[in-house]
Amino acid sequence: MYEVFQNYLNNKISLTDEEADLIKSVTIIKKLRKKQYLLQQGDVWGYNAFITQGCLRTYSVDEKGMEHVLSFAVENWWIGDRESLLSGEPSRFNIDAIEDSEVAIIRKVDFDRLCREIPAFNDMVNLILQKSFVASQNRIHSAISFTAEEKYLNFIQKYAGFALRIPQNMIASYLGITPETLSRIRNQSAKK
Amino acid sequence: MYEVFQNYLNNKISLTDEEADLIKSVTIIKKLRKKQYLLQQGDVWGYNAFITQGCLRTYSVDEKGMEHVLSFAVENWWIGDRESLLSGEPSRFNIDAIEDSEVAIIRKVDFDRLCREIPAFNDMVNLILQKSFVASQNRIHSAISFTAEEKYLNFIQKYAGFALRIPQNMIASYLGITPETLSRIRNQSAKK
DNA sequence: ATTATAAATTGATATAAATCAATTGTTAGG
DNA sequence: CCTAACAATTGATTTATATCAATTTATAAT
Repeated sequence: MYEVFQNYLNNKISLTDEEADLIKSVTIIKKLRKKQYLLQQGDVWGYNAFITQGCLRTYSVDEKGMEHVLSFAVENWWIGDRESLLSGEPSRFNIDAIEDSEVAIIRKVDFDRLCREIPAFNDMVNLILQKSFVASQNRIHSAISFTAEEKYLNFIQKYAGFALRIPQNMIASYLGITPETLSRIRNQSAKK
Repeated sequence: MYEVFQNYLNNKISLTDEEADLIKSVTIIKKLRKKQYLLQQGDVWGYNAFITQGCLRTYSVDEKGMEHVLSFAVENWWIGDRESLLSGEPSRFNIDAIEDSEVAIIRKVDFDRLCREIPAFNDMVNLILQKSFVASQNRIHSAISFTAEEKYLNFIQKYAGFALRIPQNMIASYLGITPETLSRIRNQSAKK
């Protein structure tokens, strides 16, 4: 499924054949079965990963064993732990597959090289980072401003494309509410 | 107070005299009195702003007139609305001064030029963006995982350097709790 | 200094959401 | 296909936090 990544790149930027080849040469395709880890708490994350198929989540597990979902990502999204990537420290997060999935991963050194040698690639990456930042600002805004119901409706609207692929308990965790509360909200909202 | 910005730059990167001059030539120093807006909801944000002195906040105002604080920033921090900057759309946020302050602002076109012409500057900006993203991820984690008290303690610890400069009602807003709740938490915590 | 204005505190009460517990529904593996 | 494990629902209850209201304290303006 490298084509998915290729299409994504072609859509965003124009590359010479050599550049496209260079990217391909450092990209590793990895299949993940449902529930399989891409990253485990305590390991260092040294890649950039692009999802070519499936659906993944990033989450932490606290002392009480509770999971807190930080993000979901599907085909054509990037995923990883930027904190660990940046610091070289062990990650506080887990990333695993919600469905059977496939990712295109690029090692940090290779990725840095791509950024250095292919200006358009660098620009693309930078733009993604900026958009990610904006998205996380919006998520913070939702978390501090909205009621549970508003958070849910906001989520459904924003992730309309794949909200149905995600189990409710994970959505609840993402929103910072309990599965029971989410279930009740869904019932109520349906009645309106 | 351009020196504050200059020192910051010298600390982060090394610049030739020409580069330093170029940066200085496009930097506009602006003083802000307490409560003065740097950006108002509905206006387009077209700058990058570095704080040389004082303390500012970014916040939204909802239909009910409630304020929701998205971020605080003090000397040696950057501030702005990246969403508006990126999209060119009117901002949903306000930025104003919590204290009499001073900012060094650079217009978008000039800033882009600095990034293009001074590689070290570009790298620095990129690193800041990455760290900002990591910080916002951590904030999300706190918002969805912690109780009101934990959020507050976490805030105090993270912003130890300037937490005392910020009025409590704004801290409460930042944490997504009411000022009354924050006041009670502080009383209780103090007793322990 | 003195007043006006806003911020913080405190108490009483209401409410949203969490927790606990039981039941039903769904999915995946043998 | 059948059962085990898990996910979602529903109800009863508790708890954390919000809301409303009054008072005290702090800050700013004249």
